[in-house]
Amino acid sequence: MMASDVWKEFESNAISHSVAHHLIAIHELMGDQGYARVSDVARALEITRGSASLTLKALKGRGLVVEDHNKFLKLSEDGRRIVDSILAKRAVVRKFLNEVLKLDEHQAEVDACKVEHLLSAQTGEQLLHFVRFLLSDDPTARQFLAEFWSKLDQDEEWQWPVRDVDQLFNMESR
Amino acid sequence: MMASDVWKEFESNAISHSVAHHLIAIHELMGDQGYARVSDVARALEITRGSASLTLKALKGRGLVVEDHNKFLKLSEDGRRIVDSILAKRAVVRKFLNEVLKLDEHQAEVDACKVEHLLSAQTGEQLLHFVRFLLSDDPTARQFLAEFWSKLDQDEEWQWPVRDVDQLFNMESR
DNA sequence: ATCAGTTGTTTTATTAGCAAAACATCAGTT
DNA sequence: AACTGATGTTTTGCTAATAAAACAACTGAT
Repeated sequence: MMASDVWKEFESNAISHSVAHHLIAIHELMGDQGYARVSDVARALEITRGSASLTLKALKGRGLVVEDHNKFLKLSEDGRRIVDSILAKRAVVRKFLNEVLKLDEHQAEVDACKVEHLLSAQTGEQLLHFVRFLLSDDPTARQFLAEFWSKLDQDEEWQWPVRDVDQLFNMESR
Repeated sequence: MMASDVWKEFESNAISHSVAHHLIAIHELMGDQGYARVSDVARALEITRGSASLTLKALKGRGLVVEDHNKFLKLSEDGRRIVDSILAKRAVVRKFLNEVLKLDEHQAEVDACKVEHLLSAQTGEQLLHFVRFLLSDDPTARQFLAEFWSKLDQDEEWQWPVRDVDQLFNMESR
């Protein structure tokens, strides 16, 4: 339980928040206007062209972005796969936060955005199965959600933030 | 849905991953050995004393860490509150990933560690209510989990990573 | 053809977070 | 007293990600 091993795995994350959004910007620009140049990415992310130019140069070097004969950008296969996996996680997390936990859309969007590129593929996949079943027509799922939501309306107070983590679930001290 | 508004809120995060773990290290060291000095924090995080010294100086400046007359560190009230909220979120997320989604402990620990300091207080609180009810004795919850897990064993394949995000849940294109 | 606007790049600087190395201080041997 | 080791700080340098500003190249209008 000593955190020393775990917490450093954070940096080993190949895809930073910034890189994730550069890639996503290219993807969305391709969908919206059919092409994506450095300036378009910079505008979409609200950063300067210079910054975008440097980051995107690095991404070309990593083989995630490829450049047209006329400076037009495109995602490589690898880049596309990364974007797909990130957007899928974002969609799942957003849906869970908004439609299950009943957080407002903006909060769900913000939290999903912060988290999307950090979740492992396995977590994303399992969460997808879970949310899919939870929001399906299955009567057990429906009943469960109904009971949960009614309980939510009842409680609506209690402890948070929490003082003693180990008592959150009446856990043993392990 | 244009991400421009949302994604920049990331940086507005007062508590970085690094800062979070410096604070948590102090908290755990206090519990484990009764005191926490710069060197103890550095050892716990496996960084140099110099790096820890600089970061902790900044945290003193922000009023999250206070210093003994003999260089002994302690969390301020604010620092303690931050640690409490982060550890609570970590515990909830870890439990959800491990005991509900059935991810192995290490994966659950790593993902929780990456995410703990990024989730809003509301998300943490709602998730706590959800997981608590989900893992309670309530017969509906038990039945729901049983059905979900049996379905998990059945499926165990299907699409991931996903090509078309909008079809993850048969969503409308909105 | 010139002038204005857009585009892409480069250079310089900043910030957060780290390492490495030099340094000073202090405690405990011997 | 001198040596050893642990501690805390400072300085220098590194990388990622940004801004700001200067610059070159192209585009389009008149």
